[in-house]
Amino acid sequence: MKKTIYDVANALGVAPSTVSKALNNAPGVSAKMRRKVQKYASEIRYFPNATASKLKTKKSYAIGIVFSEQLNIGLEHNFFSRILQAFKTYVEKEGYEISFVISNYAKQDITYLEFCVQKNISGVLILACLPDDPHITELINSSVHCVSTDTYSDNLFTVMSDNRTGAALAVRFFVERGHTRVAYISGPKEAIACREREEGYRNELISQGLQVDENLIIESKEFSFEHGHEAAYRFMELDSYPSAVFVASDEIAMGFTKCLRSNGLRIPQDVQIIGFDDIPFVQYFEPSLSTLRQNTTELGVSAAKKLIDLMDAATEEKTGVKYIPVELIERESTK
Amino acid sequence: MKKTIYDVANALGVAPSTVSKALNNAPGVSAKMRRKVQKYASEIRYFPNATASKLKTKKSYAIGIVFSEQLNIGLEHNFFSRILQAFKTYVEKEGYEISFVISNYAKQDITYLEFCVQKNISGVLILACLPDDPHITELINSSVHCVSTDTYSDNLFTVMSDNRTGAALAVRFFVERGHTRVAYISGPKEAIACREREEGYRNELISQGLQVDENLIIESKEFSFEHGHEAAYRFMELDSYPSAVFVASDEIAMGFTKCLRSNGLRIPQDVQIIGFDDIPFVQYFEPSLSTLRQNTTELGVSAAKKLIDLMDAATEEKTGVKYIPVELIERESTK
DNA sequence: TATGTTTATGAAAATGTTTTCATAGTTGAA
DNA sequence: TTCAACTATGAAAACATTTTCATAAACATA
Repeated sequence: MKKTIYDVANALGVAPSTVSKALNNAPGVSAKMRRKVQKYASEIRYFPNATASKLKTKKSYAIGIVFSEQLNIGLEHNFFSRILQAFKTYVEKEGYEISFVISNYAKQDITYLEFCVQKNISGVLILACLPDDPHITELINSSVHCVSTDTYSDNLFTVMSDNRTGAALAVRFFVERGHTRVAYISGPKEAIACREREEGYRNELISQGLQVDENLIIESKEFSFEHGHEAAYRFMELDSYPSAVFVASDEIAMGFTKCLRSNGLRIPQDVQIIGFDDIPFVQYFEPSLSTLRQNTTELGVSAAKKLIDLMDAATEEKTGVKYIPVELIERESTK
Repeated sequence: MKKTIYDVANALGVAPSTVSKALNNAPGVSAKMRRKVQKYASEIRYFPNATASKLKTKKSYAIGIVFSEQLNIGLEHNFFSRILQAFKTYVEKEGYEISFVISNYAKQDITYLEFCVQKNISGVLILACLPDDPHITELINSSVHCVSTDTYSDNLFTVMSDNRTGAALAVRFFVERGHTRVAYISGPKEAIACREREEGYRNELISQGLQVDENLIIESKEFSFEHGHEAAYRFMELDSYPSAVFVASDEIAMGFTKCLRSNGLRIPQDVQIIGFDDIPFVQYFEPSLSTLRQNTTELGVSAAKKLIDLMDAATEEKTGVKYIPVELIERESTK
């Protein structure tokens, strides 16, 4: 049942060390022997025990995923689960396996870093975290290779949507169609992504020769439908409604839109709206929502590639940012 | 930096075996010594190397997740990712860690079972699989403990929503409000869940003294918005529309509803609709959708509990089914 | 052919635990 | 006090690999 390296060594009349070298493509075995060993091993479907190998080499094909527990954004959040899916698919194809990094192991509290060293995890993806979590900082500054999506930190490579350009795209779209007052509904300003989107919004307004009116910038405290609803009320308190609104997230945008509509405003005739993310549902929303599509596949794959390069020592650049373009998708809310 | 059992043994002037016993609450150490060791170990934050321990004991706190690659339902499917989230949270609290079981490791094709033995994974959750996948069967019949959600198989414990009762709830709701013709839009009939829902639908109609009209059962070939759309066309070809429709999934229901509306039918005035799942978005859909809520938390947690019991040898029952109740949520589509 | 050099192989050590077993120490009964 | 019966401790083996190093074999050079 359970096959060890001895089974193949004995069967072939060679030493286990020879088998090991042959299988790992290590030098020190003749080509003939290597072929012979590999052939036999695959015949009997021998796979080296990963645990033993990990113990000896300290190198593992294990990649960890860390979700900060502070923000309780988990797997059920579509944006992150799509990134994760893309990441997972890519690294698994490359022969890595992934597991979740946790801060409670065998019923003891444990640091992310401690978990990684204990488990011989040599690379992690930091998926949805606040950069100032001290446990994250500890991890980043350790010998464990890290990449992140959607947060910056010194000492860390990040891949992230090009939020500034995306926001600019939305503003330009509106301005070119004659709108002169464009509101921005921000998400929580702690989120870097929201700040970048705001920056892009402001800069593009100026580039287009318009003024930034601070009254037209409304913060929604959370990325949720309900908070979008609430933002809509503040929007409607403005003296006269702007005819165009750029919203920092689709969920907020949907709540915002629904509220406007139930107060008698027509979308897009009275107010045009562009969201951000392109979560699958916005196309079934009424009206279907124009939005800036984040390329979650590319986000996940880029993070995966970078992390593998780092782990393979194929690159020395431990820091930096890769921006992934976003794309404006036009739907009914801006028709 | 890296602390081993020797560090604590030497510091305390005892043998590593003593430390091991003390830390694992194994017999053969005095209470005094146990306290002393535990105190010191936690002071210097020593955590036993999981790899070494796993190698020796063969027992691991590792739980695997298997998604069949055939159905390419992955993490991005909200229903499964919510189950997984609940499962993950529970098992991690119990001190287990999870990783994904894959059929390609270190660039070699490998069976799910081979992966598990190689990695010392002693329990798996089978999340979204066809029961007749031979690799799954091999796994189920091995010594690896398995539980599944949403599929049956001999030799396997399954936790699953009470689809029959759920369907009956929907039918009864309609009949009690005077509807005499209730259509059923099924999902793909390969899915057991759909067949169970159909069964519940048929039985309840009969219990209510109504006839089952085969023309009112329409199959949507996939769990998608688009296929729901398509099912709506077939629905509209019926001589006269039933005034009530039970749909096997929210995604299908939304596609179905949108299509009906764009053909001039009013929901709920002309046709009332109940979906299945209660994915978060249906409340923002227009009209918001009545549906049968699947308790994904309970689904995940029940699977987790059962699996842990199996792994701890706390139970011998390897097979069986646990049904989780579903709940009818009324919204605008049936008002 | 003799000598030096490279190459292939295997024996043994090492990885960090847990477990078994022998031994020393302690306790309790006679 | 003596002997039996536990109990606490530690030494060593075991888990399945990889790696180092010594040695034997093959090869090349003079």
